[in-house]
Amino acid sequence: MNAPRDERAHRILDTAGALILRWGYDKTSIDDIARTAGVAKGTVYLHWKSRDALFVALLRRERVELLGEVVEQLAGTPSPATLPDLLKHFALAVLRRPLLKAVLLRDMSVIGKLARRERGDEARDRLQDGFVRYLKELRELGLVRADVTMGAQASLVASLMVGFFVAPPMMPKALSSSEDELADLLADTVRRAFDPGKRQSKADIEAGSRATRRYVEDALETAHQKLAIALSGPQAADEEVQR
Amino acid sequence: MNAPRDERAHRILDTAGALILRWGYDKTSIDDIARTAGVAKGTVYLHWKSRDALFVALLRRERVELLGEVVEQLAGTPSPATLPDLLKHFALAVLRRPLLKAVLLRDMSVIGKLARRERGDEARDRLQDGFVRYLKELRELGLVRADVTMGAQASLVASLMVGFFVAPPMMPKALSSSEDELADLLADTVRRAFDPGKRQSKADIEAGSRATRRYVEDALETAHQKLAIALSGPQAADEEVQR
DNA sequence: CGATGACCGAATGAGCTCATTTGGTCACGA
DNA sequence: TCGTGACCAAATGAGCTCATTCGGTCATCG
Repeated sequence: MNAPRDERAHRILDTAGALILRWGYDKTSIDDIARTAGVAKGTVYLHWKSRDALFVALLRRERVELLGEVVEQLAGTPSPATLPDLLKHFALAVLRRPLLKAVLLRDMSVIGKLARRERGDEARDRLQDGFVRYLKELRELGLVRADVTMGAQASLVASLMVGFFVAPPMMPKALSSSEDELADLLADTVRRAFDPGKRQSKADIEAGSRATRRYVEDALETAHQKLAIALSGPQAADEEVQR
Repeated sequence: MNAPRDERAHRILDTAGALILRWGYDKTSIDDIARTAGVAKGTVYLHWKSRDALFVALLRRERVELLGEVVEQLAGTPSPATLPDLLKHFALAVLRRPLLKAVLLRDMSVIGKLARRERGDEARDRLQDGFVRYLKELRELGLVRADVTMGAQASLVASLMVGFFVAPPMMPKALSSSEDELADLLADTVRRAFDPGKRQSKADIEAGSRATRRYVEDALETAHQKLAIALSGPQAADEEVQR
């Protein structure tokens, strides 16, 4: 809508992200953010009705960027998009976004007391719901083995993703490997773990590729809408009802 | 050596484990433990020279029990022992030992301030060293693919194990699957991820089985020695030097 | 001589004070 | 009309007190 206003909103989010990463959420005050962004404190409240709302907007923007990057990576290659590709690019994209990573891992030193809020990440729930639907499609297409329950498969994927972020810092230096190599191995592992054993038709592979892209693009679309609401002004919560 | 003395030591460790699990390490005093175990506080100091030493002994006992269980499981079947079998039984065994699990996951609500001690788990380092040697054997036997670096493979295993414990509590209830099913899938995943592609001779498989058993048995043996030291009396630290 | 519990200094933590900071508002001015 | 920063009530946290609890010791007892 309003270009300079949006530019300002993003500038505020930029500095908020930088400050929170450096000092942690608890130690970053609205005034710090406002002054560093070159605006007065009151101005921040022309965009968001509370500190938490600002943080929500910041996370939503990161999510849009993350999903956008994944969509881009999946589109960048002519070969069909697969689940392992998706997970690999997702993992690497998260790694490049420390704030999202901190939220994902509930890193108290960054997100402070927000780490233990009862109400878990609503966005993650949506992503997980979509993933289960997507996984179902792949199973029905014969691209993923169906002789294991979906719950176990979803848990396995979650384990691998969580482990991917948690385990490396715990490894001795002599054993640490590059992120890219580990991401490739992660993808290969999922490919093998979910391999149905049967041959797959080109048509089914293409359908799977479309499902993969649709899953991420839908998630991106939702993330976009959520972000737009969070950037629409201090009354954002009102629009939130219609989802 | 001394039967009634050892029996008492174990009784003290039993109650210590129960109390720490219920109230957390920080809130469990030596006096609590002593009274609940039916001895006087001074008696505890006839066994260990400090509170921490008692805790170390407790953990070492748990480790012996854990490894013993894994050895037993691997011995219980006539088929050759494989890496996936090992990981599966290890994972399930840890799950059955809340204290070890809490240490592994650095659960502050259980192990309290010990969670952030700089000096990481010495036992885990030993286990990891042994694992790398074991993994090397498997690769040389052609039982595990060698077209990926060992570091990446070790990280993958670590990721899977960590994820196995961390991820399930984060899953929505509708998706949660049984521990056994997930452990089986974990084992199958590692089997596929490490499959070298080439046929393996019966002799090599047998050699791998021996390597698997030897790895766990060696770890158990070391754990036993460490436990014996921790149970030998308040001067335990002196004997610790020779390692 | 092994076991005890009274005893000690140190650590803990609950409760309080009070100056500072913070989230959020709003009258004012550009 | 939009942006500002002075302003306010509430929250925070540093500093302190002080009773309690704790880890660890040791003279004493059975």
